[in-house]
Amino acid sequence: MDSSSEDEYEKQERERLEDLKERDQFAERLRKKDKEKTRNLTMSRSDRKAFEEAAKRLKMEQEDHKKIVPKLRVESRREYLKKRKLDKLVELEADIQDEEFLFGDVRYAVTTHSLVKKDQPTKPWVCRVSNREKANLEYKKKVFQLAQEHARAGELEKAQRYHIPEATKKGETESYIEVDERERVPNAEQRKWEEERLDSAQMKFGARDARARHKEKEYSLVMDEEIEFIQTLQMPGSKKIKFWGWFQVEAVDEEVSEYEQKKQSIAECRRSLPIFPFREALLEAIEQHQILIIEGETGSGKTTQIPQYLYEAGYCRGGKKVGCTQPRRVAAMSVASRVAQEMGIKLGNEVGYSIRFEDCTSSRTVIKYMTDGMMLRELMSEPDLAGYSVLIVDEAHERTLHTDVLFGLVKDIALYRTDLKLLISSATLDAEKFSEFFCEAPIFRIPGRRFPVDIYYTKAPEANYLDACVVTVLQIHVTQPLGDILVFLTGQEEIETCLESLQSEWCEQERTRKLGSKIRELIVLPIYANLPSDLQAKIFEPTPPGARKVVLATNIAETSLTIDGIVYVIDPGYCKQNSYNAKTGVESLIICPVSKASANQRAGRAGRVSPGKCFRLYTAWAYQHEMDNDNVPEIQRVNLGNVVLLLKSLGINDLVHFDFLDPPSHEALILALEQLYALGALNHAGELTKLGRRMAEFPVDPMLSKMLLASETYKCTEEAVTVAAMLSVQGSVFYRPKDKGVHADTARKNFTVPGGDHLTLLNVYSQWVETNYSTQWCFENFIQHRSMRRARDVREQLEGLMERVEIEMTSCESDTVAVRKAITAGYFYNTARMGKGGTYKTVKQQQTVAIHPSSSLVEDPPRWVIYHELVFTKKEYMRQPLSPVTHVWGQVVEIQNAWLLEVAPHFYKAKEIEDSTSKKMPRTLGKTKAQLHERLGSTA
DNA sequence: GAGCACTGC
Repeated sequence: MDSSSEDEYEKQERERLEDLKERDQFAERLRKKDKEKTRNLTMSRSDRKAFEEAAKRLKMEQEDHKKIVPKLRVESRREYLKKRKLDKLVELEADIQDEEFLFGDVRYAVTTHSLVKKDQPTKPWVCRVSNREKANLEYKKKVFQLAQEHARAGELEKAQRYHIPEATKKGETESYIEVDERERVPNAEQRKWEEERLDSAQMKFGARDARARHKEKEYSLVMDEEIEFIQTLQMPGSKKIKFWGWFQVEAVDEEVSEYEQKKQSIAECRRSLPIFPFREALLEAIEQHQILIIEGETGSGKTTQIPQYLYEAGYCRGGKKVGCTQPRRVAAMSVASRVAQEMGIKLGNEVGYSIRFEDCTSSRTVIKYMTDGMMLRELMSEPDLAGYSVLIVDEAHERTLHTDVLFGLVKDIALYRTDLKLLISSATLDAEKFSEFFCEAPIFRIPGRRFPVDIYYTKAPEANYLDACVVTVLQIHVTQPLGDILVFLTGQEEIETCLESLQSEWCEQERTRKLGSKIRELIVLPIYANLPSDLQAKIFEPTPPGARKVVLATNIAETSLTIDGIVYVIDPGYCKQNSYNAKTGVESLIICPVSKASANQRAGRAGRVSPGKCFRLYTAWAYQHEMDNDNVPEIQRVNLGNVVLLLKSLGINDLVHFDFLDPPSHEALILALEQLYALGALNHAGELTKLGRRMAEFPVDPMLSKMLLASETYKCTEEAVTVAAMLSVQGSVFYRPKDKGVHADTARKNFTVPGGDHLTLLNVYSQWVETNYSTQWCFENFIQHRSMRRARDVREQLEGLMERVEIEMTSCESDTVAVRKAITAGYFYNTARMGKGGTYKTVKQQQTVAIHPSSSLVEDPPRWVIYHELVFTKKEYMRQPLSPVTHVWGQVVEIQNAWLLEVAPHFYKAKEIEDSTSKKMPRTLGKTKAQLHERLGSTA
C-alpha cells in the first residue's frame, strides 16, 4: 500500500463522516417537519389538502348534521328509487324482448361485451314453449305495460301541478351541491358500490330457478369433441346444505338470509359468524400469548371481528391502536367501512383506513386498517410501533413482498416491545410454517363457511388448453344446470383468442344444430387488469334470467375480485409469473404451471354461493406429482433495490442475516446493494448516505428516485416528476385491443417525439394536461384514462415529497437534453451500446439485447441508449434462459456517451465508453454525433 | 417488427 491509496482511504473516510453528519441533520429536520403536522409522516401536498377538506367536512357535518342529513337521505333514496325503477323497467323490457326473440322467434344470440350476433345464418327449428313459460311471459308483458302507463300518468300529473322551480330556493340548491361534495368523501363510492352489489344480489332470484328446472329436460347433448373428466375428490365445504342441486340450495339459502337479514340487527349478524363462538377463547389466547397464529378460512369473519373484539376487550385504552394490514387497497377500504358500519360510527373516526393517496383516519382512530406497504412506510417514522397495542397481519399466506418484509421487522419489534400483541392471520396450512418462524407461537383455528366443490380432472393431458377450455365451456353449457362459469387464463392475448373461438365455435355448433333443441344465451365477458374500467364493470352485471355468463379471467379473479354467481370453474393450470434473474438483471414473464395452493384457491371460487364444480384441465397425477405446493414468495422473484433501501433506512445494516421467512437469494441481495452503492445511496461501509436517505423517502425504485433527485442539477424537476409518474404506470398507458390493433398503433405513433420513449410519455402527459385531463381525449387516443389518473396521483405525491426533501420545482421547458441527462443520472447502470452489425450490448454485463419493436427508437436506432428495464418476452426463448437475445422492453431513451462520464464518473471509465468503432459503423445503423446533434438541437 | 400476470408504496 502506497501513501496515495492511504490518502484516498482517509479522504473517503472523512467524506463518510461528513456525510453522516449531514444525513443526521437532514433526518432531524424531517422529524421536525413531521412533528409540525402530527397527522401523518408522508403526507404529501394532496394528502394534506384531502385532510384539510376532511376536517372541514367533519366540522361542517357536526354543525348542520341534523339539518342536512335527513334531507340528504330522502334525496339520495329518491334518486336511487328513480334509477332503480328505470333499471328494472329496462331490464324487464329487455327480458321480454329476449324471450320473444329467443323462443318466440327462432333465433339465438351470443353476446359479448361489444357484440351481438344476430345476423348469423339461422334455420328455423321447432321449439316448444311450456304453458308455464307462456304465462310467465304474459305476466311480464302486463307488468311492463302497467309500469309504462304509470309513468305516463306521472308525467301528466307533473305538467298539471305547480312545482317550485329548483333555482328559486337558493339555500336549498346550494346544499344539494354540497351533497355532491359529500359524495366525494373517501368511502362514498365504496359504500354506493356495496349497496348496489347488495341490491343486485338480492334481486336476482325469482322465476328463473323454476324456469330453469323446467327447461333442463329439453336439452340434448350432441357434441363432436368431448373431454372426459373424472372426479377424484371433493373439496369439502363447511356450510350445511339442505337440498342437493345448486339452485334449490341457493334459493333456500338466499330466502332465509334475506328474510333474516331484515329481522336481524347487526349484532345478531355478528353473532352468526363462525368466529363468534370462539370469541372468549380467542381473547384469552391473545391475553396469554404475545404472538398468535390465526388460521381461519375465508368467510369466518376474522378480518372484521377480531379488531372489534380487541377493542371491546380494552386493547385500545389510552388511545392505543389496533392495526390490521391487508395486501390490497380495496380490501382495507371495504373492511374498514364494514366495521365502522357494524360499530355504528362514521368511517374515519374510531375506525379508519390508510392507503396510498388516501388517509381516512384521525387522531381518534383506534382501529386502523391499512395496506401492508403503508405499514412499512409508517414503520419508517415509528420504528417501534409505539402507537399500537396490537398488530394483525392479515392474509399472511399470500406472501406479498411487503408482508414478508413485515414479518422480519415485526418479529424483531416484538422482542423488545413485550406489551405488543402480534396476530398473524393466514388461510391455509401454512400456519405451521408461520408458527415455527414466530418462535413456536400457538395456532388458533377458526372454521370458515364455504360450500363443497367437486373437483374433476381430465383423464389424459390436454395438448391445447385453450381449445380444451372452449370445449369444456360448451360442454358445461349443454349438460349442467344454470350457473356462471369462470375460466382462468394467463393473459390478455389468450383471453381475446378464447373469446373469439368461443364465439365462432358456438356459431358452428349452432349452424349444424348440434346443441339440441333450445338454446340458452351464453354471455362471454373478459376481465383482466388492463381492461378499461367500463368493460371491467360488465362482469358484475347480474346474469339475465335463463342465460349463462362465462367470465374469461386472468389471475385477477383468483384473489383480487370476486364475481357473484360463479358455480363452475375451469382451471387450465397455468399462469404468467414474473421472475427476476439477479445474475443478469433480466426480468421474465413466463407462463408456468400453477401451484397446488393456487389451484385450490381457484377451485374455491366455485363454492362461494352454492356447491360448485371445478374442472381441471390436467390429470390428477399431474396435480399430485408435478405441481409445487406453494407459490414462490414474491421476495424471491423481484429486484430488491427498494426493499434494501427501506431496510437500510430502518437502520438494518446486516441484510444478509436479516430474519426472512424465506430469504431471497444471496445474488439478489448483493446486486441490490451494488446498485445502491453505484447510485451513491450507500457509502463504502454500506451505510446510508444523505442521498440514500432522501431516496428512501420516495416510494419508487432506487434508480427512479435517483433520477428525481438528480433532476435538481439539471433544473428539470417538473419534467422528471412527470416522467417518473408515467413510468410508474408504464405498460398500461396505451390500450391495444386485438381487434383495433392498427388504430391503436397509429394513435400511439402520433405521440412519438424524437429522443426516446421517456420523452414520448412526457408528451402524452403534457397533452393530457392541455385537454384539462379529458376522459374523452384518452378514449379517442387509445390511452387508458385510469392509468393517467393514477399517474396524476403519483405525480402529486412525488411533488409533495420533492418539497419534503427540500428540492425546488423547476421546469426546463423544452430542453430535452436536461431531461435525458437526469434520466441518465438515475439509470446509467442500464446503458447499452450498439456494436458491429447493429446489435446492442449492455455496457457493464456485455449482454446482447434488442430494442423492443414497440419502442419509438426501433426504426432509427442510436449508438447509445438507456433502457428502463430488461424483460424477456420472446416465447421461443422461454425455455432457454441463456438464449442470446433479450428484448429491451418498454422505455428506451437516446443518450450520448459523454454524459455517462459527466453523470457517473465513479462508475464509468473513459476507456470503457469510447466510441472506437464509430467509423466502421454503417450509416444506417448508428448515427454520427453530428447527425445526432443536428436532430436533437443539443448543445452538448 | 412483436406484444405486461397481479399487487403495493
